[in-house]
Amino acid sequence: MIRTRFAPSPTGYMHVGGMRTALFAWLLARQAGGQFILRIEDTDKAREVRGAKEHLIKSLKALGLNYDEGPDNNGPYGPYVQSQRLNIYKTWAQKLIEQGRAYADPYSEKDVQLFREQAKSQKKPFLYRDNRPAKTSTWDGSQPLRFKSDPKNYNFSDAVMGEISTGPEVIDDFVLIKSDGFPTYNFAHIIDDFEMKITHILRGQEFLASIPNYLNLYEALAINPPIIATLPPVLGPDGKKKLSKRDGAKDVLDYIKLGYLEEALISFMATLGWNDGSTKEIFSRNELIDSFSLDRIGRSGAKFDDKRLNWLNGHVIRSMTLEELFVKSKDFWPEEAKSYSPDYLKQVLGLLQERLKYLAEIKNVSRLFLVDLPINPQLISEHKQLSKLSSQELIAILKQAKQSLKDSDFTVDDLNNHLNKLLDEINQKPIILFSLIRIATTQAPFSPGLSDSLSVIGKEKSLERIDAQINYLQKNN
RNA sequence: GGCCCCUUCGUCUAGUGGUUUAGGACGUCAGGUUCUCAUCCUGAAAAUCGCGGGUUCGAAUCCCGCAGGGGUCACCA
Repeated sequence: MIRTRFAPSPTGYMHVGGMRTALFAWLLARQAGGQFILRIEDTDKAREVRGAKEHLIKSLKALGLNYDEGPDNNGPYGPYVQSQRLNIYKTWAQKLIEQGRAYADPYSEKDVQLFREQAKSQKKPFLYRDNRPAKTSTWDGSQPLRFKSDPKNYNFSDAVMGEISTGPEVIDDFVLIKSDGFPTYNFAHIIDDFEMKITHILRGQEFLASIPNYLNLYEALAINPPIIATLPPVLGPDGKKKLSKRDGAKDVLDYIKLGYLEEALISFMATLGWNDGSTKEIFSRNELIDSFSLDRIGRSGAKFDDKRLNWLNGHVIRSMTLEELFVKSKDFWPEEAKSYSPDYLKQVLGLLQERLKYLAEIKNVSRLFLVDLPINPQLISEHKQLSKLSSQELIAILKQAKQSLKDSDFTVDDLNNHLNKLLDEINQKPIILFSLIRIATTQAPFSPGLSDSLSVIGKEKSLERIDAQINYLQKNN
């Protein structure tokens, strides 16, 4: 039975890098019919951010990464919040103390800082155990409790990174329990993963260097380590640095708010470091569950490319039925949409569908169908063909157009017929006629195709707008 | 600085000794689709596979060295 977990600390929002870790863990569990667990690692009270836990949960849910056990979904191995498990860590710590594998750290933070500076000035890596006290008093909980390590070589296998060998120089006496009574990540996650029967740990590469230390602790605890998979970093779009909140990595919920769809987001994140070996570019949730595997995750970092995300999202938008898209678009319409029927909005959406990158664009591009935009003279004055014509000529064309359109029933086919006939009659290039009508009826620099737009705008409104343009041209002649 | 990891078109990547004149996708550019924007279609440019040695009949693929990048060396995770 496979059990994976996502174990964030509630110190902020969740960006694409963290979400990808969660996604991979979720996929691994789902494809095996196992369980996916959410555990909140809130052992650093100073860095904890209020509301972050709820935000994390919301983000997970927004992408459909449902968990079988978690803080708000208790299971057999709870609680799933580390600050509620302090007694569990104390019990395990006690075992280590009794075995002589943990001891009270007699030094102050200042002392340790001094050791660290000493090591630095000698250009040596800092190793606490170089200063390990000869004898220590019993741990009363007011001092940090340190692990008494047993430095040695390790050859271990990481499910993604492969075989890794390290020497004893990376093993140290790290802190198990801080002087505030909370365990460190290094200790707590090992206990929790064991107690919660986690089979696979997926996490970022910032922990790779610590694995030998964990192995050392697993041995002292007589715990069989789970399978460990270290994921390559997701890099920021510009630099070579890891994607981080500091460098403006976006909150995953921001993408949701902009109308990026969960399928696009998931497909995008999954292919940041993973692929199935084929030329397939877009994966549905179920396809991912079927084809995901740890051994096809790459080892090198992947840069975050929002161009690709935009393309993917547009692709997903276009592949939906109008009905599906309409449901998803619900929260993205401008205020003015309220006075229109769902049927009308659907017609508009049908025209927008093929040009949306994300749903938040609906707000602006739908306006010409919902309100009469003010006349924008620049649309004509800056038009390379129309700017050559006099106002009289423009007015003449518009009047003829109006005359012709009066007889149309405003279905797309009939509009096309009338427009073509008109083109023959007035002896103008298509670009002149069509551009002029399009500008008069939309007042927008760009819009969906002319007949399509006219058909949706409707006969009455279209003729009104043409009149308005004529009036404007006459007045400002 | 020590240790560990990484290195194929601008980007995401395929590739596990010969089917590779290194394939796909995003992006870019050009053309087509009676009007704009987009979609869609067609096409193009784009990686001497980080560099240098080896092994081999043959290497992006194996070995060694080097360089560059990243991570780590917290009473943070």
